[in-house]
Order: sequence, then C-alpha cells, then structure tokens
Amino acid sequence: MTETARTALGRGEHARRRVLRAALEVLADEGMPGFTIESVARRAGASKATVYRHWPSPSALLVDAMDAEFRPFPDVDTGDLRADLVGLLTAFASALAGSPFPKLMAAFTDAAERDPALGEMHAELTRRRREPLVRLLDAARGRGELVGDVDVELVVDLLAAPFFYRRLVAHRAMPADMPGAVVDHVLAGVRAPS
Amino acid sequence: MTETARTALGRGEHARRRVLRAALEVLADEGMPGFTIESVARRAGASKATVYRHWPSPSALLVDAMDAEFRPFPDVDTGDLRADLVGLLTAFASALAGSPFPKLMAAFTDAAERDPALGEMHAELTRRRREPLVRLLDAARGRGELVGDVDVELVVDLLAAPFFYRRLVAHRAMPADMPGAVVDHVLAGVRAPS
DNA sequence: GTCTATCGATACGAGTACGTTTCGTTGGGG
DNA sequence: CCCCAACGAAACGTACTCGTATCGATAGAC
Repeated sequence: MTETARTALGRGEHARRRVLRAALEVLADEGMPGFTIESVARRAGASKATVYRHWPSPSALLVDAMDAEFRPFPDVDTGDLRADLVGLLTAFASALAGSPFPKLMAAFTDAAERDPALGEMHAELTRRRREPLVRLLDAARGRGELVGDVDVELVVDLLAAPFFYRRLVAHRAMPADMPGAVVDHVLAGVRAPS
Repeated sequence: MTETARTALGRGEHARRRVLRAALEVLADEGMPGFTIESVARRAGASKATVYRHWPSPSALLVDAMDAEFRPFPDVDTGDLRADLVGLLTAFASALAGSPFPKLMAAFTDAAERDPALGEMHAELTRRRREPLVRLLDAARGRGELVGDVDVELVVDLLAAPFFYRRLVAHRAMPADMPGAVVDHVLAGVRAPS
C-alpha cells in the first residue's frame, strides 16, 4: 500500500486546514475586497506558495473553505411539527444573530453573484441547510397533518427567508418569539383541517 | 439672489450625476472588490480629482449613489388586498429577475455588513421599499379584513423575504405564480373570518 | 466678451496584490 | 536513521490603487 500518498497529506493536510480556516476568517472580517491570497496566507501563517500549491484560484479556495466549514443542523423529529420547526428556526436565528455567520453569508452571497462555481456552491449549501425543514414537513404531510397539495419547497422558503431578510436586508431586531410567530403564521395556511 | 451658488451646480451637477450613475454600474458589474475610485472615475469619463472633490470616501459615494437611484414602487390601493399585494410583489419579483438589481443588492448587503453608514442606508432603503406593502396592510386592517392583533411588519417580512431569498440565497427559479402563492399562504394566516 | 470656478487629463510616490521562482528548513514515512 | 516531499520565507517584475497636485481647457455667470 503506498503510504507515500498519505505522507504528502501528513504535513500537507495540516497546512491545508490552517489555510481553509484562515480563509473564512478573512472573508468574515474583511469581506470580498480583502479576500486575497496574500491576506489569507498571512493570517494562516503560511507561504503564498503553499496556497497556490493547493488551490488554483481564490474561488476554488473559497469553495473548499465553505464546504469544509458547513455543519448541518441536527435534525430531530419528535412528531410535534410546530415544536420541531420552532426548534430548528431558533437555532438558525441564533446562528444568524452571532458573528461570523451573517458576515460570511453576506460576503459569499455577493461572491456567488459573480462566479458561477461559487453560485453553485451557494445553492448547494443552502439546499443542505434546508433539508431538515423539508424532512419535517414531508413527514408531517405523511401523517396527514398538512393539506395534500402543499408546496413543501415554498413553505420552507416562507419559514427560512424572513430570518435572512431581517438580519441581512432589513437590519432589524429578531425577537425571541419570532421563530414561533413565523411558524404559526405559515402553518395557519397549510395545516389540514382537523 | 446669488446665482453663483447655482453656477457651481451647472457644470458640477452634470459631472456629479455621471459619477453617481457610473458608481452603480461598477458596483453591479464588479462587486465591492472592483468598486474603486479610479474605476468609477474611469467609467464616468471623469477625473479622479472630480470624484474626490465631491465625496470624501467610497462609502459616501456609495450612499449617495444608492439614494439617488432609489425609486419606490408606485403604490396603488384598489381595495382588493390580494390583487394589490400580488401586483406589488410581481413588480418586485420582476426587478429581482433582471440585472442589475440583484447584483446591486448582493454587493450592497455585503458592504452594509462592514460599514455602519452603509448599514443605515441599507435599512432605510429597505424601509422605503416596504412602505407600499405596509400601507396596503394597514388599510386592509382598517377595513376589518385582517385579524386585529396582526403584526404588520412581520407580515411584510413574510411577503417580501421569499423573493430575496430565492434569488440571492437559494438561486432557484421564481415561477410566474409565485407572488400569488406567497400572498395566498400568508393571507391565510391573517385574514379575519368573514 | 471676459472672468473664474470647475472640469478632464496627467503625473507622482507610496503601498499592495499578483503569480512565480528560489532557497534553506523540517517533519514523518520507509 | 535517512531522505525527500512539502513547508515557510523572501525576492522578483508587473500592475493596480491610493490620495494629492498640477496642468491647460471650457462652460456658464455677469
């Protein structure tokens, strides 16, 4: 078995991870204008040559960095649709309230508008973030709790979008009861008559 | 009356408007990384000195440019709440579908995360964009069409956010019937029993 | 028609990022 | 224990932006 292939990863992997980590720090702190190979290398304590050795372009580096950092919300399904939705959205609102997540989102959203590879990655990360919500709604529909012809993807939009919007666009406060209020408003329109 | 004060505006105003226009073009085309005084002046066919004469910093220029370009949606109120909402959101979705508006939004959203002055401007422009929706909902509540304790601001979030979200975050298509579907979902939760 | 404020153009030195190359160092597999 | 792949540091020339300064040219007020 060629252990040499893994040798390369020994030191290399260490440096690689430092660079990925530094990339997100730079992006969150300085935004796209400051996201430069030099700046990332500097913060990683790495040589520019090392960065260029691993990634052909800043966008390739950014794609890897975002992919490495992504952690899906743990999906639960207690059978109580409202409680589960509120739980997920509360966790999401809390992530949006603290740095660096919203700044990363803003910078990455802008970058995704101008680079097709970043655009695909943005869509893919969003899809992964939505998955727990989709699963909850599908399960509830399976239990007959939702009207039959509900468009689950649209309902997920209605649930998730207001949090992005408040934080990144409207710059307004997100009170603690907002997840509950959003869920109640949306469920009112899709719950099957009981 | 000192016509001299307006003299300065004669030529100056002409150049100033060309620069403001160019600023938005640059921002939409290149994003924040390319939004540089030199680049704006070049596109405006103006001298760097002229730009520096009018604006002390890139953010000041950006604030003026966004403010100058903003045009509110004409607000109508036919008395038919659903139709009026769908009309407004359709116009909004159409703006979001074409360039350069979404690219401007993405770039400005990112910039607003890192510059307090831009953040306030972003919030203010958003508030102005929301106004027609708020007025429609307030009027409908006045007519007794909505449940009494409805949170109008939250309802506006629910109505407007999905369009931003689909275009800028999820990168998914916005079918022609989306405004109607969103309005129906949201109104289902807030309409007064008739 | 003249006068003057503002214009566009151009030049400036300092600073920085680019992408590449070289070189001495070091850590981990064989 | 040795070897070498990958490392960090540094230098390279090019190109760009910065913010300021200086220059005729010109438009518009009087």
